[in-house]
Amino acid sequence: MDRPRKPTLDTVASAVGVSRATVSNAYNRPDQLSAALRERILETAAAIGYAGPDPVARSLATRHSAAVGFMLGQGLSASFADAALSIVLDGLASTVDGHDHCLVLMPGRERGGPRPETVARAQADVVVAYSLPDDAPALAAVRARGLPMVVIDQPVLPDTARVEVDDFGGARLAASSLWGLGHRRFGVVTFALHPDGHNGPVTPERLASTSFRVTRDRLHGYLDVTGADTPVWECARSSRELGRAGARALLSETPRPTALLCASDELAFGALQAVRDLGLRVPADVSVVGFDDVPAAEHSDPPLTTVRQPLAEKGRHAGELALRLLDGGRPGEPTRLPVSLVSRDSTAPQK
Amino acid sequence: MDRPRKPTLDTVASAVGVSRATVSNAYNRPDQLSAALRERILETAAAIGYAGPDPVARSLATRHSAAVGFMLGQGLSASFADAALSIVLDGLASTVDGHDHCLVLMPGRERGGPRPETVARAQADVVVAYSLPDDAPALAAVRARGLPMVVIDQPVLPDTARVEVDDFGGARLAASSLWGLGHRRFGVVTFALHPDGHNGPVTPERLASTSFRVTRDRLHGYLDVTGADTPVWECARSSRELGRAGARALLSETPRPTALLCASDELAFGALQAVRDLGLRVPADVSVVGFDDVPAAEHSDPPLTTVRQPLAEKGRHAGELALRLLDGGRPGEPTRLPVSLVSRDSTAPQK
DNA sequence: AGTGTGAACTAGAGCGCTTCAGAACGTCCA
DNA sequence: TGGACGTTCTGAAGCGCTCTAGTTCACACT
Repeated sequence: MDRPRKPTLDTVASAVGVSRATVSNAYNRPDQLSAALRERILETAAAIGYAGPDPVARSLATRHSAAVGFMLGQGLSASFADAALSIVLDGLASTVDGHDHCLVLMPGRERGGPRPETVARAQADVVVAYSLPDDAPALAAVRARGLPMVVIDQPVLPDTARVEVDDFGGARLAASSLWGLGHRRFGVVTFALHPDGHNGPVTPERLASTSFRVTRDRLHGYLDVTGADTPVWECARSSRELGRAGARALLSETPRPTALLCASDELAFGALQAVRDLGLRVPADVSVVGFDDVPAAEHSDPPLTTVRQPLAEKGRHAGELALRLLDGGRPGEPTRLPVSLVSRDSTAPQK
Repeated sequence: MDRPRKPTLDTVASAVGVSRATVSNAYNRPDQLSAALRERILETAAAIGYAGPDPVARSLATRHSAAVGFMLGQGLSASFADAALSIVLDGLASTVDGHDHCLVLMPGRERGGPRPETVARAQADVVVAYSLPDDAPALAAVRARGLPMVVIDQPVLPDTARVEVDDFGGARLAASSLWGLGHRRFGVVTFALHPDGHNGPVTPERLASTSFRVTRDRLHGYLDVTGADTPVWECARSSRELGRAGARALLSETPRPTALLCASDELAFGALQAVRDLGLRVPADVSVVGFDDVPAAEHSDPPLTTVRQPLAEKGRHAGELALRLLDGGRPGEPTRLPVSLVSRDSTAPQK
């Protein structure tokens, strides 16, 4: 039951016969004491089972917690299913982890982002937000706490670092290429415009009030080329299954689109499947383009034409920004990473 | 530059003209003060920009941090690429988050688990370990800190809660079924036996010293039925690509195996591809079985026969265990979740 | 002998919060 | 009228650590 209380710095200090400060130095500033004493302290600590300074107490004293928070738009499994997110997160983790920082994940609630309470309790001294709705309460919660923040794919907030990608331009690029190939009848498969789980055709009103910046930009990029009356199908999540269903719906319209523009590769993979489902062929009968260029895009059947954005780079950069903010750096200008069109075999001229 | 210091409990207390304790109560024990006063406190707090008690200070005072740590065997992107892990993690997150706890991720270093320093600094009051090498230093680091721990798919450690699955039995189940279908020539594709990045055939010595419990059990389950001389190919990670390469290698041997036993679905998907690569058909020429039953198994081509383990359940249960340990509960007996064979179309009788 | 110097170590004041044992003040009932 | 009780609020002792501004001391230099 009442086993011996956990040892603290004091325990060690008095065991060795030195002051608490010295023990602290043994861990944090080896140059402040003689090597011999340090050795003795560490040994004694090990002997009495002291595992080093308590991280919480240390954080309180130093006023930072060596952790960066990451706010997700959706729940964890949904997030992990998203290859693009995983790559971004990994890029972020690699920079952050190299600096001995932990990653505190704040999973979102049905696409709306984390609950404000979650944010309020999270121990992190900088947080990065990824593709939340523009009006997510979590965003306000972070600001209320006065934590520095870096947003990825999000509208600018005052005093916030930001990394972004030219989603609009990328989408235009893809659509223009198709247009150049002679396509005139398009269909667009997009992921969520609102965090309400809607699946189905998109009305103009819904389009006008889109709460995800990324969705909005990609969509507008496509429609800018194809025309505002292009049919758009919304999927609640960026999943292959939903993309398949959406594409199937679009392809059943008359006249049938000759090209499908998808807001993500994942949706595009579903579209590929849908085309096959209907006994048609890609790209002979229908061209399909994706967005992101996840690794699988290269290996799909057929390999996917898609808009490449530097995902890992995005994460890494966000990590660096976060680290810089931690050092008291200023947010600075938003970084805009380049996009490019990767032409593979899922697109062909429309005869 | 020197903007006003961040407000604290005291700031609010003196602004309202009450004691600090009362303000604290306003946040943590509404029943301890009159509704009117509480209202006034909260209003004032909002007015001066106080976002609620500092989580770190609160943690120090209460001696718990409302976070559960999660130790990964590998880096984040590798982890996220693993569908099974994602599901487990999501199950865990859902129970944990429901109780207002955060998830602190500790990414591993090349399959060996997180660095001990990472563990030492992580602010969590219980940690769950997932499929680390049996001798991971991170495990020792957790014990050194005296943190309660729940391990998933890991050998028992004293004083540790545990959830596991009958990997050996499950593997036997799959192998026996194939045996029953008349197969006599097998090949096994497995993921890492050691955290050293090895890809290639497995020697008996290597097999004998396997440092991942899961790998060991599944392998032994297969070999128990097929015989110890069955060729085994090891992949450094559980990826489709590596599985494909491994399967291709096994299928090039003479006599060619008629059935491929894979340690994971991901590897099995690669094997499916490999069979096609060689111009053979599944299951007519070669039967393939996986392990895990991730959602994609149902939709592969052909749908995969695999050993089903309740992944989400595993995560949820681990979360509950973690929460219970937090409440001072005892670890209790390891929970063993059931496995079953899901027969789909990737297996057929050997004529 | 006197002084300057640097290395080695320490005292003590926080960091921002929780919590427990009261104090103060009604209220209610016998 | 008085005491028993409840409610509402306060004082102060921590939680375990870091860090600044020292103090001590040995040694070298003049």
